[in-house]
Amino acid sequence: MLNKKRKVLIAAQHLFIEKGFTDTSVQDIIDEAKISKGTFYNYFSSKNECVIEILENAREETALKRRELLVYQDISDQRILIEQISIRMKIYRDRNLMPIFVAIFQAQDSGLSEFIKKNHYEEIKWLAERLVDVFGKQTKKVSLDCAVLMLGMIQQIQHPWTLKSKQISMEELVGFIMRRVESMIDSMIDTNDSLIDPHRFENFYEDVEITKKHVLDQLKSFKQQYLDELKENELQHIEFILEELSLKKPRKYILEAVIHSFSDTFKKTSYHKQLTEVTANVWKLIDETY
Amino acid sequence: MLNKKRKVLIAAQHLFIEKGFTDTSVQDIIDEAKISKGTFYNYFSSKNECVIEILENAREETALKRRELLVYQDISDQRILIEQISIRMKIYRDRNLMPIFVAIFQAQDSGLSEFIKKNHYEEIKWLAERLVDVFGKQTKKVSLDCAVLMLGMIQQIQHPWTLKSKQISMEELVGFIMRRVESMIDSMIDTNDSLIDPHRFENFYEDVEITKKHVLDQLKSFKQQYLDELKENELQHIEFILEELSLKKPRKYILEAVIHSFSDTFKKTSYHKQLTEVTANVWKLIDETY
DNA sequence: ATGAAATTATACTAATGGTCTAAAAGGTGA
DNA sequence: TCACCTTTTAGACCATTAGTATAATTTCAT
Repeated sequence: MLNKKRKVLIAAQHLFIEKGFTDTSVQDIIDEAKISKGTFYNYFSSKNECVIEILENAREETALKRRELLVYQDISDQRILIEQISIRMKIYRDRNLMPIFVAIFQAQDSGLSEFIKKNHYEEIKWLAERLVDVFGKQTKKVSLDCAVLMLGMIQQIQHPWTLKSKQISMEELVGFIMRRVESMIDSMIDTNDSLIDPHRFENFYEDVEITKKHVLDQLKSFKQQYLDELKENELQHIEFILEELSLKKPRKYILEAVIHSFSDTFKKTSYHKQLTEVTANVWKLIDETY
Repeated sequence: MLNKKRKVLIAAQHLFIEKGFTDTSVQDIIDEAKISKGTFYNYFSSKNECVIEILENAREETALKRRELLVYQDISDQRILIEQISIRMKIYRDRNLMPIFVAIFQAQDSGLSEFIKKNHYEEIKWLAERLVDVFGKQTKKVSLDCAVLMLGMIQQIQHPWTLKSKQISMEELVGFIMRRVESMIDSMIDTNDSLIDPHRFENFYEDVEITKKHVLDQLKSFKQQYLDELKENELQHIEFILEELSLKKPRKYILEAVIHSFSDTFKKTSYHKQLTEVTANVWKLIDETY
């Protein structure tokens, strides 16, 4: 019943809007959706998983609307960019998602913070590209800086206490910031005054630090999730990797060998996709650390 | 033993730096400081109170160093402003306080969020004034906007994922932002393009919304704190106000009458100062809501 | 109708922030 | 030294929370 899952998501969304993420307990969601705890944890492995889906919905909706806005339009039209930016701000504002976004910067929950980092990174890249669309190719070498600064300004000036009084539309607000960007963009290009190295940024997401704890957690939860379906030898593989990784100095080459055969073993299973993600991270961890 | 309190604060600070605020439990602090739970709650009425003191220390230290930097110096020297701004960023970075600051924007804990809002507000006001020092009087009408935007840019560009690679000093970073502000300030003045109404902002802090819950908490904790010293009739006053406020529709005029006599009663007590704060808030709440 | 999957109710665990208490330790003035 | 007062301690205790576990029941496709 995807219906039921939707029901849960709607209930959760509703509560998050009303009381905020941290002040909404799983129990609250369960009560609101009139389902049982078991059902909730059948759909989501944690409260964070649940909020991730809500964030993901918001992201998709934003992307869709943004795309629609550009159909048959001039990509260099500044007003459209302003609208595109505003859309995201409005969606996040209306759904009370900002606090989650901000608050999680610090949280070290692997899944959620990973998701949010990626999201933010994509937003910066998107905005940088659009700025080039609007302000011309010569903008390229400073577009990432501008994107980052712009998002910072928007976020800050949106705080209720700075505005509060004036009733001002999101478009006006973004427009205001856009004029600021416009007036600083030339001097940046002229003086070649840029902080962010585009090349470095390009590969940024791949370079997110992968911690041992993160990988261990991922692997453990994978094991947990498919405990029943796993065959004996597959389980042994996982167990071994867990043990070896937990050592102070995992033996790199042994690990590599085991993971190699391990990945092969799973090629045709239903959980193959999820597994490749995990193993990819194990690989990266090994490469980076040892 | 103020010594012991210091010990606790140092332990807490240490743990916050290492694991962050949310991931440090009161128990952790207690263990680290080698004191008992009772002692901790003797000094701080809550975990938040504890972190507030740490934040306050950081604030004071920042203010002090900033003042020192300006002694016998030209207030219009841009480099000094850059250093002054950097000081705060460095202190907050080193003590891992940023996450607290950011995360609490959403928290509705009265004390902590109140403190942080006030702090942030003071920072904006300070920076706006200093920008006028540096860029001249004609900057005044856009200085608040610039201050807000500047803080937003700094905060955003500090994120580890945007920089990460380059080793860059805080001063360079702030200098970079300062050049951006410099290049947008003129057009703002010329076009009179400003969002923040200075007058409104001036009174901002007084206008922070006062919730019923907040006032109730404040009153309860006051009662708790002075339970032994309070006389019977004083206690009755407090009890009554608590009860009445808890009703769906408190009777405004009765409350006013009681609070009036209540305030008089305490005129000469040792806790008079704290009480006036509480009653002032009760007044405001009544005025605003009923 | 049957058997598998989804769902329920509910009990449970572990961690957390915070309260409370009775006893011990420490310091101070007489 | 004694009496008295404050601080400190250890630990029991409470409520809330995320998340697990399980046995019973409902749903639903074949």
